[in-house]
Amino acid sequence: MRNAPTILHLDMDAFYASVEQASKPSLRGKAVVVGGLGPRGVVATASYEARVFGVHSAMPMAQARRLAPNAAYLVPRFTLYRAISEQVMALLRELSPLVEPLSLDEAFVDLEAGGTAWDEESARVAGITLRADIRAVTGLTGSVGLAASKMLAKIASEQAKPDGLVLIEPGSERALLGPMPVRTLPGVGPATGDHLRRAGITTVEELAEAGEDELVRLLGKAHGHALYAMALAQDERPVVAEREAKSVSVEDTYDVDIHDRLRIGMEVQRLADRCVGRLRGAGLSGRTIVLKVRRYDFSTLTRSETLRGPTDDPAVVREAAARLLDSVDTTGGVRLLGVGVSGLADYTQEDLFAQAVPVPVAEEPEKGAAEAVQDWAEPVERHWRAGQDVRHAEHGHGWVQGSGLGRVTVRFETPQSPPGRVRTFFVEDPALESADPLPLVADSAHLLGRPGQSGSDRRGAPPRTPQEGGGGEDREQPAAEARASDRAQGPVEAQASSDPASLPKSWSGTGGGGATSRP
DNA sequence: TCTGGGGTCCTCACCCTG
DNA sequence: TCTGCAGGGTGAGGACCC
Repeated sequence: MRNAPTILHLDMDAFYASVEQASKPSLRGKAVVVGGLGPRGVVATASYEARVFGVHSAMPMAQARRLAPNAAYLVPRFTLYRAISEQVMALLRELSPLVEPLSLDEAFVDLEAGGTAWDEESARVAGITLRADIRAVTGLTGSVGLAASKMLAKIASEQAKPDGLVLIEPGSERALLGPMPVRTLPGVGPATGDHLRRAGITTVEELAEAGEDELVRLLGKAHGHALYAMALAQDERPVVAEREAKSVSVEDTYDVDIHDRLRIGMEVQRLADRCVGRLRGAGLSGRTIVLKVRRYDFSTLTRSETLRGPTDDPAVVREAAARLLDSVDTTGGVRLLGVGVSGLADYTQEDLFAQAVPVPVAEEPEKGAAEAVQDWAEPVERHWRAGQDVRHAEHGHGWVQGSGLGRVTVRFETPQSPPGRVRTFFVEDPALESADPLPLVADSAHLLGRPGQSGSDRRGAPPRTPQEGGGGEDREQPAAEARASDRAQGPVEAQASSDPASLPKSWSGTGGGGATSRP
């Protein structure tokens, strides 16, 4: 492990929900839940206001609705999140060429490799500047962890949440980790945590005391060795900028279990096509075809078949998937089907599959089909989704609060406007059309792509105190405070003033009073 | 009205081959 | 020809992550 805390981990705060709050002024300071809105949806992200009610990621949406009935429930808009993520990643790449994105809202940066930081002080300055830049460019907040290894930097950013910075000083690692629960360590999930608890190990210190041999006995070779090293705060994993995909897969969970074998077969063919579309989109082929079936009782089966050579031929993948399906008992119904391809290569062996009947594959859209359905592309049947951006010929830009019973309710506001008014239209209203999302920060584009000039420098904003993070007292709240008076004209009143009978059935709204979404 | 989607990595069992 | 063994490939499932 290096001596200086020059590994930076950035974690954007409640990313999807924060983006929605930034683009919809009436949702700021309110409970916002982003995720699948179907009967089997789960929470992708909950705003901090929603977390107060116990709502968290991966929770079934139905449970979230019980806990926070007055929160705003929105479908994810991945294209927008990706665009904002790109802005953030561009800022990270100004710090170092070694940036390892973990997801849209998380990344490691090796500051030393970029020459940005070489000791504790320079690392802290880089972290503070980065947070200011992110706020200037995106209007969002991110938490930064700085440490001498990836594991510790990630733990630090977790401690810094929300909207803070924590630096773990070299030499203090073991004392800091010791009392923490084993679940703090990456790779220790519910099952391993339970396993260790039954063995009387609940803290990192106890993990280290147990010894390497005991951990290998309990958890197996790879996991045991890795966990023991982490318990000693040893983590030599480098920041890796480029990672090659190992597999490509698509899967769908159905609102209602499918029983009809014919329909199941057709769905598998459809998924195979989508998977091949993704594969081809990435310029890849693969050798192993995997079928995934989750049955009515949530038991999950996988069946796989390895071909003689890699393929991106839809007919070959379809046929393999169909063969695999033949070996699965679907009695009782299935709730999820998936098709994947692994053993990836960037070439094919066409001649090996000459036996397959050529079948045209539908060109895969730029994004996944499920995503496309959820995103803001022009609806085919004037179907308006909660959260979708729209434009009205007379009232301008707004977003869909909900729709149903032939009506759609729209709130007219923009990221830079005060909370707007709500109006209800017929879904077929020709004056209403879908729209692209607006930038969260006016003129943010010009702030990007100017290496050597940080956002805070440009704005002359004072760097934040090096002690930020953990305390919370220096967290910036002025925007929220300034908006307190706005809430009086927010969705609560707007909705209350509407005719309740005309409100769409599906809109759960942000109503119920500010107190319900902000304790 | 329980439990998404897209991944990675690991372990174990089994079979085949030398 | 038979047996035992090691190692690689394959298939299935579990755990974990965001």
